Amino acid sequence: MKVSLKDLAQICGCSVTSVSRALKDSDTISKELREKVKSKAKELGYVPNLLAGSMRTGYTNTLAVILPDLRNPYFSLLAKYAEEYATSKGYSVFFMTTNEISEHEHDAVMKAMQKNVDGILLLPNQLDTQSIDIMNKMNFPYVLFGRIFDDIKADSVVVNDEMGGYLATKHLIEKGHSRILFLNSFMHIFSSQARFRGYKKALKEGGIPFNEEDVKYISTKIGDSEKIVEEIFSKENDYTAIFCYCDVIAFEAIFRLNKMGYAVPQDIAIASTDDIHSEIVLPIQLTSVGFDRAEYVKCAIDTLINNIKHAASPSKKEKEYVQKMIDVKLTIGQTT
Amino acid sequence: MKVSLKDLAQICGCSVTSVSRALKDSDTISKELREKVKSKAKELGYVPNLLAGSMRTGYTNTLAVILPDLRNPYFSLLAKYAEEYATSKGYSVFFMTTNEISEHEHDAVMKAMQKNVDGILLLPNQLDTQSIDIMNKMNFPYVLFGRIFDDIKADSVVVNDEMGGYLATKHLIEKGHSRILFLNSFMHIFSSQARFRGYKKALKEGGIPFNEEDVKYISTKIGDSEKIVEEIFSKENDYTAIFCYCDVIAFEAIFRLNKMGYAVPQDIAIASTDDIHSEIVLPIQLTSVGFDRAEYVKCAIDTLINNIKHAASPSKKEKEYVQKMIDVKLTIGQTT
DNA sequence: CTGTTAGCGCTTTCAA
DNA sequence: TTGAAAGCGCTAACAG
Repeated sequence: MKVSLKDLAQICGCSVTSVSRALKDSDTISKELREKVKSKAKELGYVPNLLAGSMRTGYTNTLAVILPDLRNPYFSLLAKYAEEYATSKGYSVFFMTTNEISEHEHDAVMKAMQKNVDGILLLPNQLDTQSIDIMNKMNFPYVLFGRIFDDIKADSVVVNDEMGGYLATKHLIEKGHSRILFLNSFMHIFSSQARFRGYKKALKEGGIPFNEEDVKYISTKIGDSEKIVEEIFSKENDYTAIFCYCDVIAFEAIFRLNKMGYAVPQDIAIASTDDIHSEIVLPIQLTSVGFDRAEYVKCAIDTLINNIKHAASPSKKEKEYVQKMIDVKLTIGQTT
Repeated sequence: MKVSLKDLAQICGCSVTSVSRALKDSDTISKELREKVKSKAKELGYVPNLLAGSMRTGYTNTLAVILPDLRNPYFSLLAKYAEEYATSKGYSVFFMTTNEISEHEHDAVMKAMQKNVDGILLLPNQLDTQSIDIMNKMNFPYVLFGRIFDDIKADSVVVNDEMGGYLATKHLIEKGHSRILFLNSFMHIFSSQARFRGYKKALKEGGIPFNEEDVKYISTKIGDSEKIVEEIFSKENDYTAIFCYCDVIAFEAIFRLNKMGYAVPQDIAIASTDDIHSEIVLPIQLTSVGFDRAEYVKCAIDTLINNIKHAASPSKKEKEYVQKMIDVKLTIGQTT
């Protein structure tokens, strides 16, 4: 049932090499042989074994994209663009998820390397640098995206999260809010730190004092946002606005606030980050900071592909690290 | 930099075979050698080349999951569960998307086969059966999920979409609606046909006459739902409810209706299918028909894995086709 | 224009 | 308990 080059060679009465070349339309093979081989190949349903080829060439034309999860539309949209762009560049992609668990990240990186992917696009947990250390030690092509470390030099593509935090908070302040709750994510994550800086900067510019108690650190897992909103707003408080780390946190916050009898934005205004609505129209459009996701992913993958090519090249002694940051922009929706 | 079994053999002063066996903890290798090999492997950062192994064994422990797209949360949630369950079963997964384009589906299937995946989980476009014909011809292990054909025998796992259409429509009728617009997807798709049947059945039971003009056929691409809602509700009409093919269509419908000044559910009630809210809490909870997604995907992958195992086994002459259907249940939200 | 040879890194007989 | 040899399917280097 399975046809190999060898079979074709036998049938066409030529060598395996000639068959290989004929199928690649090499000029060094006569038109006739080329036609004959190709027609036989089609007739017999020949399916090239790309893995066998990659054993020789050293390239699998496969990438691994490692993300926290595929539940959050923010990440699945990244996955969408990664799949589409990588495919257009001739790569297949393994998606692997970490659920923000160190061990999973490590396993994913190892598995990717064991399966000989040409490169890894990693959105790291930032709980440790174990998996990154491994890739460095192995001199394995990779690009960090979305999150970077202060003390690790690597090719990276991130979003201007500080600007995001700043723009969202500033917008709330301009709308007249001075008591702004910040539902942030955990501070070991790059984006949380950056948005935190942006939030503080906007407060400062607006002449609003910063209170550590106005910032809460929660996960983006289902239910966490609802829970903290329930907790805070069932007690006495004077918040009139919330800046949410990301849309899924904002979604839950709004859902819970509504359930509790608060109107958004009349009672509580909400601004956040991700602008998922620009790609998945939802019943309510959030005021949210977005960016060009297609461009972001394209940039990351281009960097990775470059990296893969350069890994083979000679002059990789003193490499210059690529460190890109994507611009953001605020879209005003119905929640402020 | 890269360490192979050969390198380890040289270092440990034994054969490649012994190294291979030692790393697999084979009983046929002395405890000492095993320990020595394993410690050297760790020390030198040995990364097994799984592809090389699979050339011999014939198995890559890799699956391909082919979906329409990763934008629609419905599909990305399937991707999430597929990735998680496949990983737990020791498989890596290639995700490929078709955007409901025949050629893309064909390319995806071919690429998957060329990369020697052990099996393919396919959510087919249903525009043609080209890619399925190829897999059949090649006797390649696959499972159809989400959508099946009347005239094609294959292992499959689908959702009880007819029941979904029935439950949603029936609920609207029980809420007192008799003029129900149905924003369906295209009728070449299994789910559209099935939900259509369910819709009609519920109407009939409710003693409501069926009008062909009450059913619109649209894509789930961004903007299509908004457009048709705009068209219909800017003209004279007597609809008091909409049954949407899926949540993303419903989301857009609600967004557009609100923009046009209609209140949901006061002016127009909305019911749909997918129940995305059960996994991604959104600002508004739709009345929607859902099902156990984790179980659904698990079932599909288990069937596929079984298929892979049986493809190798002898008695595959007269195979019984596995055809499963997952139960659905209506969740009442805030839109009816 | 075509073929021979070698080998990618592993596993799997078969032998010792 | 260990090893030698063969080979998975392909491509690349070299030869003619």
